[in-house]
Amino acid sequence: MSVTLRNIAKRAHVATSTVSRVLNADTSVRISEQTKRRVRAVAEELAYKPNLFARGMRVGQLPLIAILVMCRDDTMTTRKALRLNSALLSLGRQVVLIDIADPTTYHEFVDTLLRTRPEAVAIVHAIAGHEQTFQVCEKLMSAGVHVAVVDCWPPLPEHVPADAVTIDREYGAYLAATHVIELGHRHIGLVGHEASYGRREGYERALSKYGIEERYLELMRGPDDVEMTAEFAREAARRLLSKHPQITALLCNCDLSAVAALRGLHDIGLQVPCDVSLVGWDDDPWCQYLPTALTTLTQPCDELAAAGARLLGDRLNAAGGPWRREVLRPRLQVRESTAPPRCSSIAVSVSPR
Amino acid sequence: MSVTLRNIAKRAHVATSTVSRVLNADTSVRISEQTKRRVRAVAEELAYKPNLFARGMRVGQLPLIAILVMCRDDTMTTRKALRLNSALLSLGRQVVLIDIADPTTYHEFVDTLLRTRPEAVAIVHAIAGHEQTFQVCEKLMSAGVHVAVVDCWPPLPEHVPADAVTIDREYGAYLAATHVIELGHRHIGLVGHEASYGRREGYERALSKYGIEERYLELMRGPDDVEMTAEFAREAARRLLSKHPQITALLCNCDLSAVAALRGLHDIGLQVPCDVSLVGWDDDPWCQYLPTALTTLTQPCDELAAAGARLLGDRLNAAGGPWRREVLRPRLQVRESTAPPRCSSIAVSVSPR
DNA sequence: TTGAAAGCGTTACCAT
DNA sequence: ATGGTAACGCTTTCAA
Repeated sequence: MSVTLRNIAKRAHVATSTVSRVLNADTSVRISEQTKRRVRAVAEELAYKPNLFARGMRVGQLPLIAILVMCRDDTMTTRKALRLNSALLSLGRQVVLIDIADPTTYHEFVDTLLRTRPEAVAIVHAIAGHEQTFQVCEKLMSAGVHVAVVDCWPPLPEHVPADAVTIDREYGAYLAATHVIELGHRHIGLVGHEASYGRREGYERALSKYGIEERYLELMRGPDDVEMTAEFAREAARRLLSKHPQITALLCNCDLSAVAALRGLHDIGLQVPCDVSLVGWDDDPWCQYLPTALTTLTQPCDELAAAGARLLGDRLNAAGGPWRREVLRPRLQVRESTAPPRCSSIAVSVSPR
Repeated sequence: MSVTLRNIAKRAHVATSTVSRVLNADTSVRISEQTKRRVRAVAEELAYKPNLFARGMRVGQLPLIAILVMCRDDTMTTRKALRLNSALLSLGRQVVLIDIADPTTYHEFVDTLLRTRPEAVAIVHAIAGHEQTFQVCEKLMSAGVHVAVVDCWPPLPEHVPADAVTIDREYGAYLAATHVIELGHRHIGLVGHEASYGRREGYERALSKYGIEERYLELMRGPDDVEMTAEFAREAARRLLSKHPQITALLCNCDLSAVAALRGLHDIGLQVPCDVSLVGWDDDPWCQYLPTALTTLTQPCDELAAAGARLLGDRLNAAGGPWRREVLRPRLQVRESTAPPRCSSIAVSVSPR
């Protein structure tokens, strides 16, 4: 079997308790340098690895950080979770990803997770079902587990017992809208999912600021499924521009929706960006390779992950204080899908078509 | 604290050993129905959940299945892992994903994982560094952990102590090549990564079968990074068609590479599919929305996941026998990016440009 | 500064 | 058919 404390104790001619103290760098007692050295040498020699179960039984937790996430087929959510995974590794615990494959049994996933008593849990993209998110935070906290919510919209309320960092959807939409407004557009559509709340507000804010009255909204109801929203976007673009031919710019909730919208525009004979400018969201690797490279909003995934790791790291180092809230901003990435309205084809010669 | 066996024993007026026997449905001893009922009632009432550490210490394992995967930014690998995750849930264990964020410390990840003594491990996309994969399988097996390798190319050798299911790259490439050959193409290029071995063989097989002698290869060396390969594909397409203008079809190693190649073709004034037909690989959700929807190979991710779960499930049910090997085939998904060579623009009127 | 021993919640063995 | 108890490997209290 594997090496135990007793094995070490025997070979080093000390008691198991001494070995435990040395290897755990117990500061409450002073141990002679000589003993320390001997114990450490033997432990090294035998390649001792503490039995996690035995230790867990005593200490009541595992040196484990779990990332709770509902990936579905959403590549951005998945990417955020994976980046967080990498960032958390620096905290010196085992990191595991738990994908809530079935949202209806969210609580069961949490209960199962809780039985392994992780030190900390990070919840990624807690956007769907807020009430549930709060309950989960409560449950984890009261089980003595540190919790960080990484990306959540609307932002986590102050009273929820968890640290949080999120990306500002409202600002992103404001940025996108401002971009096309400054290009000269006045009739601007918003396509996406109803649950992307902040986007609508950001869009409103920008338009209001420039004294634009017209609003063109196509917001899908129902489950926030990436591929369904994309299909919706295709129809929506078609519908929107058939009904309101004066529209010259479209803001979409994600890049996939944006290409789908572009496809919808092609269906009715409209070109991007000549006839309609298009803005995506996410900066998916695909964007730059599209025949008309997509102007989009880059989500700062790495910074998000770093912030999440920092928040949890601080708690693990026994930092106290009130729950922290951080907000990150998306960045505008201008490419070829946006141009002044009704631009000549010369103006878009950057696009090699 | 939480409910223990002793709590139940006390309330049910039996010994803890009896409770343990009842709750574990121990068949080696007969227990009176009456006692069983009483014990179960109390356990139910107190919402008893076994302490995983205590049980783990005795039994030596956790009711846990781990998925070992190196996601990087590869959406298909990630998708396979996630689908497998869902499929494994039916086995009634906790399922966790472990992302090997740093390949150079692969073995450390495995060692850490091993300390939690999972019942089974599934390794997804074991394509990079075969020697390492074998070692990991060996290590896990000798620790008494069941192993299934889900998607591995070249296929896992017979002697490696693990069950395996994979997707046939050779056949996929054969399928893609045959498709364009039957459309009338005779000068066909292959673009991708050197490590996608089987693709080259499948391409060769199809061309040979039709008596085509010319080979046009652009295979990238170095790390098999999706985004780097895409960048390479753009250059490669440009290079290939500048040097060999007779080429009329290009097979790419993934969809992202295919759009990148398409971009490269546009750069030098070539149209898809009029001038060049293009085939991708993966059937990414993006494909159908591209201005020219991409013909591609669909990877049967769900079947892959189901097979993986079946393989592991059988082992967990103590099935013996030799290591199993299963192979699944990609399916051709024809869209708009392939057409007869040098087709008139009328023939591609399906593409609204 | 170090050692002995109790106890965490289970399971498994030996009694009865 | 059921009960008592040792043992898993560790941490921690108490004693020396």
